[in-house]
Amino acid sequence: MGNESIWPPSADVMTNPELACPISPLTDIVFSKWTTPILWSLHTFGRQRFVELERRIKTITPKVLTQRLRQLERDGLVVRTYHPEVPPRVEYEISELGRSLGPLFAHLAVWANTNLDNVEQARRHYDNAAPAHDAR
Amino acid sequence: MGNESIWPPSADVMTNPELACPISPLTDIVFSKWTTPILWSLHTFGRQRFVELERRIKTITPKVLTQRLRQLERDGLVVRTYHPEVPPRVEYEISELGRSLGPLFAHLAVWANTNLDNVEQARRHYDNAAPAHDAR
DNA sequence: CAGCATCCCACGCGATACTG
DNA sequence: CAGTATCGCGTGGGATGCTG
Repeated sequence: MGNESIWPPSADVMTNPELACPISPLTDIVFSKWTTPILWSLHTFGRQRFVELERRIKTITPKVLTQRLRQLERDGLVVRTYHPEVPPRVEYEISELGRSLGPLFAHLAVWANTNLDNVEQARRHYDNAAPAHDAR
Repeated sequence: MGNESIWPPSADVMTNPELACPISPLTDIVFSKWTTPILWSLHTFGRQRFVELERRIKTITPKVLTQRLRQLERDGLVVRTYHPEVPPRVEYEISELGRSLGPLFAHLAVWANTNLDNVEQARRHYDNAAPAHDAR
């Protein structure tokens, strides 16, 4: 099991600002708003039609769903299949690249399940004992 | 060993919409804009002053840096220490909770290093062979 | 059904200037 | 140094209405 020295980062990171924070690009790709529910749904429930995703995610509007699906398709995380029928039918499925996010999502889910409460608690503590940002 | 059935999700997820996508809350907490560079910097280089972070991240403005640091402090991911001196000195360090993101960030960095090229390639392929979204 | 077009609005960010 | 205050704007998202 190789792959050492991703953490902590190498000395290059110390000097080359371009190498700083290798994960920030992921923010726009997989952590834009609505993208994780979409990927999660496709990864969990498999190939789905547009309206299925729309109903599953519930509060999303079709416009935004289309936008995010286009982005995910462009980034190679989702595959769109158009069936020229009447009425038209379009199916979305997660790609191989998208599927490679699986372990990562599992990891994220574990962290969320174990630590989200702590975040909530920290927020409550901060909110009722910090009128200003003074450090007592 | 252990920790099974986070992936794939349980049957509850199928029926209870509230359980859908357990990782989407993380988007606002750790994947807001500028948060990953901040956490990365604090995790990598340890305790730092405000101006150190400002210089390290370079393109961030002090206003936004303050906003994100406040949010991270409120969420319990970062600890702020104020030293009443002249000139004033404030130090930020990652908290225990924030440090628990370490393995996650390493995981994310691995994925980024191995798959970011694929995303770039997919984008190029999409851009010059898809004038409209027809599915030939 | 699966969208696109349009209008509108709020928020987040950037730039600038100013304090304790 | 470590912020705060203010202004302005661009982008993303919501709502609505309309097509093939």
